[in-house]
Amino acid sequence: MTKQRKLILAIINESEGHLTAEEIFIEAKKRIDSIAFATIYNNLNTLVSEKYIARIKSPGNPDHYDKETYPHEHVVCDYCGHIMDVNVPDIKEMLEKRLKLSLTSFSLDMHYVCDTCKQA
Amino acid sequence: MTKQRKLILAIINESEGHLTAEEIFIEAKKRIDSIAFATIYNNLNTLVSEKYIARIKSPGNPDHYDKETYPHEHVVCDYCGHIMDVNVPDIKEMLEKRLKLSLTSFSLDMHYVCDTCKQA
DNA sequence: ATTAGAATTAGAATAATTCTAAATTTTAGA
DNA sequence: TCTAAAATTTAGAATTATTCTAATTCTAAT
Repeated sequence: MTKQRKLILAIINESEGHLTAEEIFIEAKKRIDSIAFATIYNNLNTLVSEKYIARIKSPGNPDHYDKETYPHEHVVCDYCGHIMDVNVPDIKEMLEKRLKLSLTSFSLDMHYVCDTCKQA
Repeated sequence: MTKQRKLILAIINESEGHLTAEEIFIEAKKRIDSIAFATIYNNLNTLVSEKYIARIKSPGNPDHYDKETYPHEHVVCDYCGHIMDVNVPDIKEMLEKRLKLSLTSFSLDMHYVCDTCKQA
């Protein structure tokens, strides 16, 4: 593993939330000033496909990256964009059962209003 | 309603599948040669927000538009991109119940391999 | 017929991501 | 350790779907 890939993985693992490629780039640049944005994307793609991290897609917004690869879902606040982890166990199986077909993949984009934003 | 908007709505309503903005543009241009791509987008946005049609989002692919606005879901073939309508009744309620929170919106992006592509 | 507001047009702008090609680094084997 | 091949990085251009802008044209109501 190159130092760039190690650094990117470390940034994600040390983060609390769910960073975007840009946030990762800004953080990485503090430690390796020469790092290129393409390196961030290359490595995010590699790390996702090797299942070190997971990609969170929400149309209209940039992808976010999650250190947690265990299957779980996310809800996105409509106002502040905050992403909360949630669990919906066996959702894939439930969908397959209802649809009577097998899915190669699925992704769920759920939106809500977080407690903080509810008060404004 | 302008003739452009009428035409765009007619193209979608007369279509079998789930057209993209580009496909609608190509079709519309046959009947109103001067029509601009931005007019397609403007009207698709208006028609979606007025619930004449529905937008189907699948990350990585352009949006598709559906004449059917009654709540239902879609599965996308990984190989040919074909979009099939499916029903998963009460999915929103089920999710809300399991999550113990109320969703402002959700969208499900499901992938499979269609029968035709399974044979190749 | 006049005028205000809405819609259209054309093309530029945007934004996230991918691609390209050259330079550099890493890895594995001798 | 040295070397060749493979992988990665860099920098910047390219891509793609969509939105924005500003000027023009249409529409509908007085």
